[in-house]
Amino acid sequence: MPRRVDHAERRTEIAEALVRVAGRRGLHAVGMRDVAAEAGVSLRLVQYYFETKEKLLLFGLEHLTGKFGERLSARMRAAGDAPGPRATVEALLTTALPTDEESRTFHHLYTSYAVLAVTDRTLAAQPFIRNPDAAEGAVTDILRQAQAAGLLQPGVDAQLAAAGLLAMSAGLGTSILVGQRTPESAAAVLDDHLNRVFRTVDTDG
Amino acid sequence: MPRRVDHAERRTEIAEALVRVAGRRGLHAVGMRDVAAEAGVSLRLVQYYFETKEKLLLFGLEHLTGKFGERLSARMRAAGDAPGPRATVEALLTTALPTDEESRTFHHLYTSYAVLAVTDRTLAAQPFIRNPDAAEGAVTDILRQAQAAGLLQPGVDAQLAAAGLLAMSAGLGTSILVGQRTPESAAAVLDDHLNRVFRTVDTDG
DNA sequence: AACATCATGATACGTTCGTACCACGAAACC
DNA sequence: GGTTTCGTGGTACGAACGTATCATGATGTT
Repeated sequence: MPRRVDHAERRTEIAEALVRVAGRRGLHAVGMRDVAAEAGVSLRLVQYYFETKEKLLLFGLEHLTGKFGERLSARMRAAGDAPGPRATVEALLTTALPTDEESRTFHHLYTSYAVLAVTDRTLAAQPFIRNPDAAEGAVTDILRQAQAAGLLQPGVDAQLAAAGLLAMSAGLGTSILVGQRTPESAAAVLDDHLNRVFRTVDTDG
Repeated sequence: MPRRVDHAERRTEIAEALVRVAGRRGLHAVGMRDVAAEAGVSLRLVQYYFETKEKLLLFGLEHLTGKFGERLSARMRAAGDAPGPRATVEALLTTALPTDEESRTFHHLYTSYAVLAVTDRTLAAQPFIRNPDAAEGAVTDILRQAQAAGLLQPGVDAQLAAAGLLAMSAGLGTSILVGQRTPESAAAVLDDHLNRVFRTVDTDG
């Protein structure tokens, strides 16, 4: 045989090529040949590592969400040192906004997959549809802890507030994506809303 | 010639067929032949009334947003009789949620078009991308009036609050669409948020 | 050294899609 | 009443796409 090649690594490379080209031209416009060209391999190789296009797309989605999850937890870790729960939540939510090219691509493709999931039961069964629930649980926990520490405005329901925050963040992300809104104004909207959930910090002591 | 036929009406019929079939199978999966079959006409006719597929899609988008705008203003008018600004805003936002089949289709296709608009400059230039700004202006106005009447919580910025409300509503809509959330829980989240914007009505006097 | 197997290339096949072409009947207009 | 124009049908064409097939070199294994 030829030198044994790392299949997992190769599949990752191809999946990243898929994400790149789909980010540029749209998921609907990407074919096997485009992915092959972007990855610098032959069409046959894409077929070899992913037998069918559906499997390629599925793996591409896994890769996309995996990469984004890493990015998100990295930012959370970085922001989780000093500051309070508000900074943590804010870091989480602004990371989810399409500010740079990477997060733009993520939002774009994630939304594309979501749309496909409406009519494709295989995609609908994919965990990426369940993952936001995990994020919602995480935010709810943070809010609950903050509430126990007396950091929230009175009368806030942690779970409802968490769901609202994530939904707003997602909606703002789409607005940015289609050019309706700048990342700065979206951040301002988010910040304003956080002021209505968190007790305003008195910086003057 | 044969009997002169109402072009506008015919185009509307075909556009509605497009919306129906795209709502069922997804916008990405719909072809000219599918639209023709759904409308009960020949492929040639679809070509005749819309020379190209792009024009058909564009007109379909116009029709979609037009119909939804009518539905929305109808609900606003119905809800605009007795109650205060909160009821008006709530009616506007819950109308935007994909609760019944019609609004589900609207959300589904609207999001599909939005995704396409990311990579298609013709679609990106379409007014449907600007319309939300109009909605935002309307909500902002209502909130400003409510604020002048002392109906809002203190410290609320009308414009930021309006943007946040619409973004949240859109995000919740997507959640419902992909089955992450029930319409009821989405409405609860929205209601909770409105309680943080509007002064709570004292029903007991 | 022989052989089985893995990795890769080139290319062909069948389908589908958007569009174009050709044809023809029917009504409006001069 | 002839002719032009509108509406409609059928069908063909070229491209692209996903997939399958055939071929072959390289490398482990025995």
